[in-house]
Amino acid sequence: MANEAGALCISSTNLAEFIGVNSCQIRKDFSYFGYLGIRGSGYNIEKLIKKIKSILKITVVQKAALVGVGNLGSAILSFPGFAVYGFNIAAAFDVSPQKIGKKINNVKIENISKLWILKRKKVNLAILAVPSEAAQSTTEKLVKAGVKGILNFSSCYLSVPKKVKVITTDIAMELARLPYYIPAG
Amino acid sequence: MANEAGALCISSTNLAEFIGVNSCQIRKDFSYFGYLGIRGSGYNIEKLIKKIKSILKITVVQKAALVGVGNLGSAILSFPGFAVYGFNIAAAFDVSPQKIGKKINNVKIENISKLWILKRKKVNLAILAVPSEAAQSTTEKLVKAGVKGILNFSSCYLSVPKKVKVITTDIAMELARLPYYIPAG
DNA sequence: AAGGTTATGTGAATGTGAACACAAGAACTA
DNA sequence: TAGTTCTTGTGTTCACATTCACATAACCTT
Ligand SMILES: NC(=O)c1ccc[n+]([C@@H]2O[C@H](COP(=O)([O-])OP(=O)(O)OC[C@H]3O[C@@H](n4cnc5c(N)ncnc54)[C@H](O)[C@@H]3O)[C@@H](O)[C@H]2O)c1
Ligand SMILES: NC(=O)c1ccc[n+]([C@@H]2O[C@H](COP(=O)([O-])OP(=O)(O)OC[C@H]3O[C@@H](n4cnc5c(N)ncnc54)[C@H](O)[C@@H]3O)[C@@H](O)[C@H]2O)c1
Repeated sequence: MANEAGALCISSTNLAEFIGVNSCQIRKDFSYFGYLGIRGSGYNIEKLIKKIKSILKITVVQKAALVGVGNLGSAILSFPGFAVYGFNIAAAFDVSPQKIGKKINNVKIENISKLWILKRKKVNLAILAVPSEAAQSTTEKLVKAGVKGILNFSSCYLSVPKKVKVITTDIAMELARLPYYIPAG
Repeated sequence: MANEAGALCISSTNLAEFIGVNSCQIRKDFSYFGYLGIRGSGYNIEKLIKKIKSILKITVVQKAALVGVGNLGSAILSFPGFAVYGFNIAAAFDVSPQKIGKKINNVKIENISKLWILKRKKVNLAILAVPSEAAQSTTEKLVKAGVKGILNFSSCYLSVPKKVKVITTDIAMELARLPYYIPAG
C-alpha cells in the first residue's frame, strides 16, 4: 500500500467498502476533481484530504459563532470534534441573564445584543440553537451582523437573502425517517 | 381556504413557498401518494398529515432508546420536540457509574449491560450518542437487543445486518459543508 | 526486462429526479 | 346556469447521478 515516497495510499474499492457505496462512485466523483489517483496504487491519502479540504474551503481555520446556549448549544460548545475539520467556535450568544457571562470550554457567553462583534471578529458562520419561535428573528440579526452561512437546528424554514446559505438539520425529523424502513411487526 | 366541510386546505404553491421549493415538486411528490388533493382548493391539511404519518409509519407512538447520556445525549433526553412526531424515549443507557441511576426528564439511566430490556419493552429504535470509539461495539449490542433502526450521531460508518437501518447525522460534517457555498473574501 | 496484477479514469447505458406546460376538474360569482 | 378563476395531476423533456465495462497505466515479481 505504501508508494515509493512512503506515503500511504487507499484504493477506491477500499474506500467504497469503508463507507458502504459502490467503488465506481468513488472513482467517478474523484475524477471530477482532476487526476488525483495513481493507476495500480490508488489515491494518496494526504493529497486526497488536502484536495477535499480545498474544495470545501476548510484549508484555513474557520471561525463560527454559536447562538443559543441551551441544552443543545451547551453540548455543541463542549464538543471538541469541530476542530478536526478546522473549525473554531469563536463566540457564543444567548438572551438569558443566567447564562450571559458564563464560560463553557473557554468561550464566554455574550449578550445577543452584542452580535455586531462578529463583524469585527470576521466570523462568517453561525450555529443556530435557539427555540423555533426565535429562529427567524435571530437569523435576521445574524445576517445583519454579516454572517454568510448558518447551521440551523430548529425545525423552521429560515428565510434569508440569496447570498446567505442555510443548512438545516432537524434531529427529530431524522428520527422520524427511521420507522419507514422498518417492517411492521 | 376553508372547504365546504370547514376543513382547512393548503395549495401546492403555498406549501412550496413555505419550505422553499418548486410547486410542481410538491404536486408530483404528492401524486405518488395517490389522489390526495382537490382541484381548485388544494390539499386537506388533516388528510395530508395523516397520509404522511402513515407512510412514515408514525401513526402510533414509537418507542426509542437513548444510548450514551453525555453532553449530546442529555440534550436529546431533555428535548420535548420528539413528541410532535409521536416518539417516546422509553429508556436511556450509559456505562458511567456517575450517570447510571440518575433521572433526566423522568427517564432513568440504566447500565448498558441491561440493554436486553429493550426486547421486553418492544423498543425498535435507538439514538446512539456514544463516543466514536464505542459506536460499532455498542451498535452490535443494540442489534442483539433487537433494535431495527439506529440514529447515529458519531462520525463512524456503522456496519449492521441488512435488516437494520442506520441513519447517520454528523453534525461537524454538516458545518463543514457550509464554507463551500460562501464566496471567498 | 517482461509479463502479470492491480487500480484508475471514462465513454456509454441506465436510472432517477426536477421542471415545464397544460388539460381537466372543482369552486366561486353573478 | 354559464363563465371565470384556481389548482391539481401528469405526459414530456431535460438534467444529473449511478452503474457498467474496459482501455490504459502504474506497480510488482521473477
Ligand atoms: N435539545 C435537542 O436535543 C434538540 C433536538 C432537536 C432540535 N433541537 C432544536 O434546537 C434548538 C435549541 O434546543 P435546546 O434543547 O437547546 O433548547 P433550550 O431551550 O435548552 O435552549 C435554547 C437557548 O436559546 C436561548 N434563547 C432563547 N431565545 C433567544 C434569542 N432570541 N437569542 C439568543 N438566545 C436565545 C435560551 O436562553 C436558551 O439558552 C431548538 O430549536 C430545538 O428545537 C434541539
Ligand atoms: N456534543 C456534540 O455537540 C456532538 C456533535 C457532533 C457529534 N457528536 C457525537 O456524539 C457522540 C456523543 O458526543 P458527546 O459530546 O455527548 O460525548 P460525551 O463524551 O459527552 O458523552 C458520551 C457518553 O457516552 C457514554 N459511553 C461511553 N462509552 C459507552 C458505551 N460503550 N456504552 C454506553 N455509553 C457509553 C459516556 O459515559 C458518556 O456519558 C460522539 O460520537 C460525538 O462525536 C457530538
